[in-house]
Amino acid sequence: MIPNPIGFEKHDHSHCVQDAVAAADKKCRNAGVQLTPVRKRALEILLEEHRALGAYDVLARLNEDGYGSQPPVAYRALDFLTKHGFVHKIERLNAFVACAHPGERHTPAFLICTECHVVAEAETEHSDSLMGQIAETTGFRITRAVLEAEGICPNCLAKETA
Amino acid sequence: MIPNPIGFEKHDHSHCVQDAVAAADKKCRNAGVQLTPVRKRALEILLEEHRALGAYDVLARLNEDGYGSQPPVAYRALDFLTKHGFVHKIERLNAFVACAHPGERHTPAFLICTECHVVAEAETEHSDSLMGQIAETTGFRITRAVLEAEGICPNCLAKETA
DNA sequence: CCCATCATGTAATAACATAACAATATTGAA
DNA sequence: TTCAATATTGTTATGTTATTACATGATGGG
Ligand SMILES: [Zn+2]
Ligand SMILES: [Zn+2]
Ligand SMILES: [Zn+2]
Ligand SMILES: [Zn+2]
Repeated sequence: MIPNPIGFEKHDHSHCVQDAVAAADKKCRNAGVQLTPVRKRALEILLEEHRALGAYDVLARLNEDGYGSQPPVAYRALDFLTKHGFVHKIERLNAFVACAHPGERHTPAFLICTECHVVAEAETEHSDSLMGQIAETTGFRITRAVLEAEGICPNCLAKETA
Repeated sequence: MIPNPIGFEKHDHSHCVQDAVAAADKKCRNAGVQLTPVRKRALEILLEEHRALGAYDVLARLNEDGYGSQPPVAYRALDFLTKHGFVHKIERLNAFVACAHPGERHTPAFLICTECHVVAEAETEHSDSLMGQIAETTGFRITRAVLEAEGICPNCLAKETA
């Protein structure tokens, strides 16, 4: 069964940021870790986009808001958010994107549009994924899977035709 | 059907480098492009390993052999080899590995051991891959797929147990 | 020969990421 | 409360990966 990725269709953006931050905050308290102001702000910055931002982009925006100006400020916040599953790193882009399916345990797969730079996240079942099957046949124990596809999104394809 | 990745078992290494270079050379002539000395040497360097090398590692070895010392020397050779399918970039590692299945058109999937750093390449059918299915359901046109799994290879798992 | 194309080389810089250390805040015993 | 351990934020400096720009030399067709 193939999950239905989101990200290509328009949607009401105003509340999803607040909701996601609130959910993250709750999850952090349950886990006994702190969603501090910088970390929260970094998450908000990524949630405001449906594309991946580089660490230095995030850093610049954090600095505008009065936080530090040096790379570790951004990298530490992003490390925290990534470690706790609120943010994913897109290896192909050396950039970060807010998780579109927070809460659930998942192995994310990404569709990256090279035209409009939107990044859509699809959920996958780790066990029935291709990598999982390969790992099974070879006895390889997977720690982390990177599944990223580059190409042209439906919106941009439509524009090309027009 | 899941292809059987290689790379975890020992094998005779002496001839596979020459064979692969010869095959690449032939393919280049057919395509009307040149496998020049630097490019050939870069390919050999990668073929001598079953792990990924960073561009600067390749650069250092090229320089030892009398080629230029500046980054573009390595990046250009690697770009050429990647473009023509003789080498793949491992995004997770920002590093390059010789293709283990040259000749055939394929969407490579990689298993990266975080212990011994071996990188195994499995062939996948683009169409029946997870990414392919996701793309189909969403109308996304895939240009390139990045499929990389990090974990522990069977050899290293065996050592842990011992 | 002349010109276009490709290939190689260098210098300079951009982009991405971490190490090391100082200062402050939080937490949780004693 | 007091104190020590831990966590957080900040800075400086450095390391690592990658590209831009430009000069030089080779190749090949007209
Ligand atoms: Zn996610
Ligand atoms: Zn697009
Ligand atoms: Zn390959
Ligand atoms: Zn291993």
